[in-house]
Amino acid sequence: MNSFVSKTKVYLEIVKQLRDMIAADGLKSGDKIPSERELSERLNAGRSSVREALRSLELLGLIETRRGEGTFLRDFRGNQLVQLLSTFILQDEKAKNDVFETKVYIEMDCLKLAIQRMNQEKLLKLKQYLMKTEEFHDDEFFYRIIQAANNHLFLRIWVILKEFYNSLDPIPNRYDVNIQDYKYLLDALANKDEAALLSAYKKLRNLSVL
Amino acid sequence: MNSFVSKTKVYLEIVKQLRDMIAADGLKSGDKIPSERELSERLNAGRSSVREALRSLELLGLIETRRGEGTFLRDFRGNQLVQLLSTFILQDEKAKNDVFETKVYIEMDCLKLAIQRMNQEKLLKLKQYLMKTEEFHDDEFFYRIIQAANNHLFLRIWVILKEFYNSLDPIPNRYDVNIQDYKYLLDALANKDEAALLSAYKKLRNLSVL
DNA sequence: ATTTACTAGTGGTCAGACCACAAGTTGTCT
DNA sequence: AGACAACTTGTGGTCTGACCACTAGTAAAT
Repeated sequence: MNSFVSKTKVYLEIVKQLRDMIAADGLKSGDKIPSERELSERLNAGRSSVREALRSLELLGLIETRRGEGTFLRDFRGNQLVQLLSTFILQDEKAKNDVFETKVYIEMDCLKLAIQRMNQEKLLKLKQYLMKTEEFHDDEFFYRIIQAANNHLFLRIWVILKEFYNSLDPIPNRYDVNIQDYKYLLDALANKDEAALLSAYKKLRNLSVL
Repeated sequence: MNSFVSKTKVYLEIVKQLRDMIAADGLKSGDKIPSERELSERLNAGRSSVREALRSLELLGLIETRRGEGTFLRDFRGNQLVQLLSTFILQDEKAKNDVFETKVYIEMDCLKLAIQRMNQEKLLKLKQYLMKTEEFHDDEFFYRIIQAANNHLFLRIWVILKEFYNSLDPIPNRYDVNIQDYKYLLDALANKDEAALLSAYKKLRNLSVL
């Protein structure tokens, strides 16, 4: 409905209404939301406006549509979104270096957090993983550490950075894997020695000064 | 065009095309992109599909439309996006805490970077800004510092975090502004004293141990 | 030279028409 | 009764054409 005061665009209004509707009805991921035609009627809007709203939310990864079935709330993880944004945002060379730098700093942050939050069990598992040298991978190793840091936001950001970093060509500051370096890192983590931890990390990444 | 193999939805195809077009033509924020009708013709798609794509990008904050004028690339800030997302996600306390923690760690990272990269001139300007106590704001202060850190990615992430943080209710770990604390911070920055810098920062944020 | 009126172009919205697809319903044959 | 096929209904996906509201530039009138 656009006849009265509503200065905002219809599709934005619909986004709002949908949000309220979801909150009011306590809808959860997987739940179905009304069809486009029904929303169109209930909200006094054209179906095209409803679609503009739904497509926007879909691009954001908040809903999922299945032709012939309907539209459903989605388990939001943010992956898709950031991936999309990154393709728009990260273009120039400078940005590539920023990706590496940011990844490094966040890894160090998470190492510090892991000192406080990683328990013996996880540490042990990580050590065992390190021993299977055949299937070892730096990404997996740090994924576990950052999980242990117990900060979901950091984890999300890191995953994006990691994927982006790996997709770069050429990959800046490429480092070779040296298992011994990772062992030092784990030792420092076990001893809760922050200085040794960061030192081990920098060696592992071939970094002199930061 | 939908007649042949294209399995993906038209509006997603258009989003891609737009991205390529922007990259190919080297368009920057503020630049105008073709009208809906022209895109519709050039891409062999209906105008409604073009609109679905444009509205999606608009909700993401990547473009801006002005009725009667046209559609323009926008300097991405993520503002409205964050507001929208925060209502969809970020419900539990844990997530809110993560936002605060992540913001703090990134600010510390940028402080370290600023030690190396901030020149005297910027430092002076920041000092002058600090003196105008009436219009001082913590967000603005750190925005400048993180700019000085010269890592665009950190800046983008931080801006989003800042907005997330400010949109939270209640705001966790709220801190009161004490100008003197900021002065200490700037002194440490001028002296390139990392230990003193981080110490000053923690005091400023009312943090004991991290 | 200034102001006014007009015109073309743009986004905003709606309504209706198809199509493609999924799931249930009905009907028929065995 | 059971199995299979055909039909019906409801959904999203897309296109087209029609208005409206607004902007900016142009032409006309003063």
